[in-house]
Amino acid sequence: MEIYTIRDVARKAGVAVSTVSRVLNGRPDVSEETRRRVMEVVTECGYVQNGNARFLKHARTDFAAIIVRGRRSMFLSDVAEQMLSCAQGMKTPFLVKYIDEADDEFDTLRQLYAEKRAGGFILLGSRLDERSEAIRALGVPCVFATVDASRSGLGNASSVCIDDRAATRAMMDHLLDNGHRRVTIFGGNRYGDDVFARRYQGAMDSLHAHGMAFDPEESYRCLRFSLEGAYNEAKRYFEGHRDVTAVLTMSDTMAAGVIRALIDLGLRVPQDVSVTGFDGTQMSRFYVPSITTISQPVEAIARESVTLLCDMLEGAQPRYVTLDYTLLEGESVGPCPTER
Amino acid sequence: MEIYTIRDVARKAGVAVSTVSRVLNGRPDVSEETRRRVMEVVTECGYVQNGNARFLKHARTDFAAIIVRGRRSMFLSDVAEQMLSCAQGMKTPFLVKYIDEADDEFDTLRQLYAEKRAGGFILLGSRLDERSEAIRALGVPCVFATVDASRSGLGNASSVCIDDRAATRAMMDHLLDNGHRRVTIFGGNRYGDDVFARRYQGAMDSLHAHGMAFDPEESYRCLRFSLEGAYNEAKRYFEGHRDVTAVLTMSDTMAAGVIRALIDLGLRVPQDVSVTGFDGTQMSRFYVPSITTISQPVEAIARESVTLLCDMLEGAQPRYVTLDYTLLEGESVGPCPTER
DNA sequence: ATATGGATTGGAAACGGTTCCGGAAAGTCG
DNA sequence: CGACTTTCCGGAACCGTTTCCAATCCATAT
Repeated sequence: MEIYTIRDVARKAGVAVSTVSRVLNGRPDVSEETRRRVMEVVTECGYVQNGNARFLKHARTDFAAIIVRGRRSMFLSDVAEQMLSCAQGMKTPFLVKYIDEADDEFDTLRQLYAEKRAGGFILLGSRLDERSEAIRALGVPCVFATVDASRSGLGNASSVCIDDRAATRAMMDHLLDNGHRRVTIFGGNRYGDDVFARRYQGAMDSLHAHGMAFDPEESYRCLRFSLEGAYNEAKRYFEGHRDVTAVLTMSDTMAAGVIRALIDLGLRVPQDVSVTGFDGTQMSRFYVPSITTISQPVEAIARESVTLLCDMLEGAQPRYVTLDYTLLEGESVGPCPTER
Repeated sequence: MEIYTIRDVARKAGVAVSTVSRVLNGRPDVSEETRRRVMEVVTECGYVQNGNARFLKHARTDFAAIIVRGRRSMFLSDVAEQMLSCAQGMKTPFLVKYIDEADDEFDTLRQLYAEKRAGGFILLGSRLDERSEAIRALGVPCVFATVDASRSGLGNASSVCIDDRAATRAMMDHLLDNGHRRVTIFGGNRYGDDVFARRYQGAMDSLHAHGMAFDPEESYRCLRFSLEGAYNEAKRYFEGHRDVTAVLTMSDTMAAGVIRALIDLGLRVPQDVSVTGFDGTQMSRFYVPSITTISQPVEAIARESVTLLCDMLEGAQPRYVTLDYTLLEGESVGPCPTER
């Protein structure tokens, strides 16, 4: 198959290269007659613009990158996928870059900025700490997804998330309403991870409202948002904490790991121990038992993030969007067992 | 942050642009002295090559795309992720493009070929039918992953896969060895999908070897490799087929859907019905019950695909790699119940 | 000493677009 | 009817690299 250049098209249409370019970019200063003739040739020979050449010219390209921190998170990759879907429709192309939790997302960002001349970024599952100053320095539009950047003070960063604190509070309320009094929290250990911090705060809000104390040192496990991690940690933890009747985790994946560990220890869910998840992934509905969780609006998060970034690429001011969550009841939570 | 060009570097180092380029590309014809001086400036001012300009120059770039057909497949996205990891080390950059099963991967390929000048492709979860002729026409190196292209007759296509037929035969043998005689098969409905065809053949091999007949019209369900799809179909199917004691599915995801459906119907797995998966995803280990499955070597598939493509980009002939699988026993398969 | 040749290096032409600038044609207006 | 706008289009410079070709330098062979 032949690959045509803009010059080929120009020649075939009997016009100048610049005219073809104008037609292709929808500039107004082209006569209808010419536009038609050019488009005819374009479709006829299946001409496609060379992205490299196009973006070479633009100093800062209208091309965006999604950086997903946490390869293994089902929720995050779901969101990333959705973003890609949304991006299909937009005129600015998107690419996704998955990095490990151990990697630095701002180095990645800088790299993509310089090497590919990405003009905007969506940071998915990113932490927000002193290192994020880097994006202020670059001055490139960014959207933090699933993280609240409203108090970051960054002039060029939007964010899209749910109210993690309220959601976790609701979840803890749900457990306490079921009579549970010995609850443990399985969270993440990402330093500076304010998603974790806010969810933790939410749990505390609930406990305090119920007049309960909570010793953080004793009771929340630090581990990654991962399946094996949660499994191993839960197995170890429950060896010595048989009095705990409920586990609040910060992802459905962790919940699944915890449930599997409990079952392997001969405990029943929810008869002996209740477990809650977070995110509302598809798996939470189909797991056995299905997992009580906070459903995050994946599609909305993706859509908002993409449109927000596109708006910013066209000069809009940053905005901070908070979306609604839903507490989705499953089979993994039951009333507190009176005795075991 | 400033962005430097190769000219800036050349000026600072007091050499010509072409010399800097040579250093950057590791050409041999540069004196050690010059190389050192240039590299000094490069690291000092954090220069990064502009990918667009770089690839603009190469008529056919040494840049590759992974096209994943089937957004929702956990297995496929795992493989894609692994490919990306492997690709990190290689000098040719990779990008991933997820498309729907409904979309045409060859249109996507053509698009990437023309617009981004991708010089090679990995097709993941792609079908292999008359449409794949398109890649012969383009003459661009391709690797089919999880599909056997050895009999495709395409001169520029490699493939990496396991022996699906043998694996499925082993799985069916496993069920029959457990005494099951009424088995149904839940497969995909992708027309021209020879992964399905080969697995189906494998199941038939086993049945025939055991002297059993199988009516395809009656007994295999056509549906997508999806969770909800399998769930809905299984629920419908088992309403009227209570005599079936085992289900052989073609993905772990489907197996999970089927199991959940059976439980919702009041049937126990594996006491009443045994279910098998395929792929050996992480979830199959942590599901309750854990799923007996065929473990595909994700990492090896990814690594082989990437290296194969890179080799082909450097002129190597296509190769057809078959990798080993493992039958992973879980809790989802038990002996055939004598009566219900 | 002179031709030969390898090792380095610099200069300049691409690569395929976009965009600025200026000119021609056509329309407007006093 | 001439001056002035407006509309539309062509020419050419430029984006940041790579690469070909030529030039320089110095060592070696003759």
